[in-house]
Amino acid sequence: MKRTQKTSSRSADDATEKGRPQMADLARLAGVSVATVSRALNGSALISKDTRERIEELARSLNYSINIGAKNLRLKQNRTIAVVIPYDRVSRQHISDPFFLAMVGSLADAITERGFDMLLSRVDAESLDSAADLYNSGKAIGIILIGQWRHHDQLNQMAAKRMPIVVWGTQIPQQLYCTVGGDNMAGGAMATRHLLERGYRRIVFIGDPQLAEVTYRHQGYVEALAAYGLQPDPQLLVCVPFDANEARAGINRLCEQGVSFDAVFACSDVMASAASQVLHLHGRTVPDAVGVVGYDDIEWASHCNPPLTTVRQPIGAAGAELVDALLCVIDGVVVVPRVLPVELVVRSSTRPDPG
Amino acid sequence: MKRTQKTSSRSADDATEKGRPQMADLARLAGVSVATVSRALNGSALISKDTRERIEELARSLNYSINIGAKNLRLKQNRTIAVVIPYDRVSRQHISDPFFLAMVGSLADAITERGFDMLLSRVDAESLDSAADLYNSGKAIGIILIGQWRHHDQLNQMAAKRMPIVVWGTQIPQQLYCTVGGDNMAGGAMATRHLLERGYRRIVFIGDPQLAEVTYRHQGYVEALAAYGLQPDPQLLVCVPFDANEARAGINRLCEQGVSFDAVFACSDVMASAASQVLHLHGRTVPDAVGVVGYDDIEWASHCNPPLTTVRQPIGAAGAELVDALLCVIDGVVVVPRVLPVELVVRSSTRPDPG
DNA sequence: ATGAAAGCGCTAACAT
DNA sequence: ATGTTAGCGCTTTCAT
Repeated sequence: MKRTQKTSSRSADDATEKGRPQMADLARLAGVSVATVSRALNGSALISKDTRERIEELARSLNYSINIGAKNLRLKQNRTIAVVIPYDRVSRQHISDPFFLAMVGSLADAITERGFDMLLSRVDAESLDSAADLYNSGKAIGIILIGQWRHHDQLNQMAAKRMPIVVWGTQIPQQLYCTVGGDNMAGGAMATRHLLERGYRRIVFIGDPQLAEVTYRHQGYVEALAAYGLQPDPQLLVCVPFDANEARAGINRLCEQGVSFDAVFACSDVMASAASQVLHLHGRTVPDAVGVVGYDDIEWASHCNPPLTTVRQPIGAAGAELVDALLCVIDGVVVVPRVLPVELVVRSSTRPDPG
Repeated sequence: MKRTQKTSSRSADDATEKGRPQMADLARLAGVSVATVSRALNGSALISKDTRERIEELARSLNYSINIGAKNLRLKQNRTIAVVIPYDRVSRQHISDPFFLAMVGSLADAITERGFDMLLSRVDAESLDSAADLYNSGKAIGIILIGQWRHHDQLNQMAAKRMPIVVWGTQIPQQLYCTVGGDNMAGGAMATRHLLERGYRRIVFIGDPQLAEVTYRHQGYVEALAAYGLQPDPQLLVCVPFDANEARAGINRLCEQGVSFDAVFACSDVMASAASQVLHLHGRTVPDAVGVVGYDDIEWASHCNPPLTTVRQPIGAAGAELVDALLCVIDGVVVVPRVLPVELVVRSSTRPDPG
């Protein structure tokens, strides 16, 4: 059967032809077998130094690089990690939030550093199965999912099918998958406590407590208030997804309704910054009339005007942690969810310590 | 030779075992040959509707998904596009600039939309060959490079080797590779003209004209000045790479040296925002004392305080254009460099029209 | 309409 | 130290 005309017609000078050279070419040119070439290129001890060097030299001169696909197939291995960013149709959360983008950057670094390739894909969160496909089809050996949103159950199902998956998010009781995330409760508490310490009392909370991570931030908020003998006022809850416009609208509504407040704690810097802007338009100065605290500490938080007091999430470390966790999961090691420390960064969107 | 114990031991209920099912499993379970399964799953007209449906059903119930690697090897095809972000050791430009990150997001969308996978990697710009490897090893069918930096020659060499590559950047005489980029000359000119129209006269330029894109923006700047009968003052050139801190330091120096200026045109919003901040510290108000114009129109430009007047680059469209261009190059179609229109977005960092 | 068998580019067990 | 050969999971020609 000679369907393989192309191959069978490969002549001696073939390597210089259009197609990239392959082992067979090197073998022919070096006058050895393909096996020898394979071994030489893989640094097998079986090959004489002489032969190896000759082959290596040849490979270099032909600009040969091994066909990873074939190698992977043969070895049933794979060095690709899929990073998935679900976008939520409902909340219309898009990939554009700088926090997520920064996370992608951090992951790119961490994955590259460990000698893996990173496959980035966006998937409709309503059909996370298509993320599963990345694994099932052998495109990747594991999946890192950024944000757990409302998809706890789907994630549990995937994990139940022994899919190697790690999620940036928060630990939820009875979860089967591994999460890595910031300490949301502590973050919510330290932001709120800071505002209280600076003399603010009526603190607006911006965020959707239905989202797992926000749940805990809100809990921290409530606890910090309680420590000051305060009750959370439902009027002060602006329940919106991570979105600048929604946050803007929310604060705007509050102002127009004449709800009294003297501080804002937003669950992302993007929303905090948006809030800050709206307040400005209403003639309420930050930090004097209203104190503002954000979340994430994305780069621009320090470039804002005024620079944002915020809860820093360790984005740089997060990438590394996620990848390490995933590699453990792949190795079958049980990994307990990891909670990364967060840190309050005090800038100028809250007024100086009165004490 | 029974090295393949695992395989040969695959029993009838094998598909439920740990390993993911493959065509052989479906074939056995359906009582047909692998060839039939393959054809059925690929919708071949040769297969009777009956058989096809039976096999499709089986595949679904077993949660089968085809091994892409094997398919690609056999078909010598591939649906992966590599996106490369070089980082420049010299300028220390990192992946963190929101503009690049936004571009990654845009590319992810465009690539996904066309049914391809996106491989994201960071490479040391000094050794762009490692980017070439992505293609040579068959990991990807083509490369999209974000930013041409100082690597014109290397890129030309890669293109000369018939590597499918498209670069986000600017057209340079005698380039062998295809570029897609904003209209930098027009952008530089419209930013400068705007400042002049608003009554500013001594305009600082922040950016490194050695970088191809900046070269043209600076040229536009010079031309716009000339149209007003002005000469560019070398004192007003802050020659720094795309970096907030460098920009900050640059403006700071100018202030301390007492160089007189009443406006700033920065080659990125990040730098513009940084400049704005430093000016604030020096007690110079934006836009009254100093007008500021940025570049890119990243999301936060509108959330800044004051919101930034800037030159919008069509980030959303850019992703699609880059991918389309690459697919053309891959098809062997000659693609002329594409220049995307840019647009001035007037906000509050420049004072109102006096006219 | 279906099956047998070859082969995509590579590795490794088994020769020698 | 090197060659021979089978096979990774799939598609397709050729035969039936």
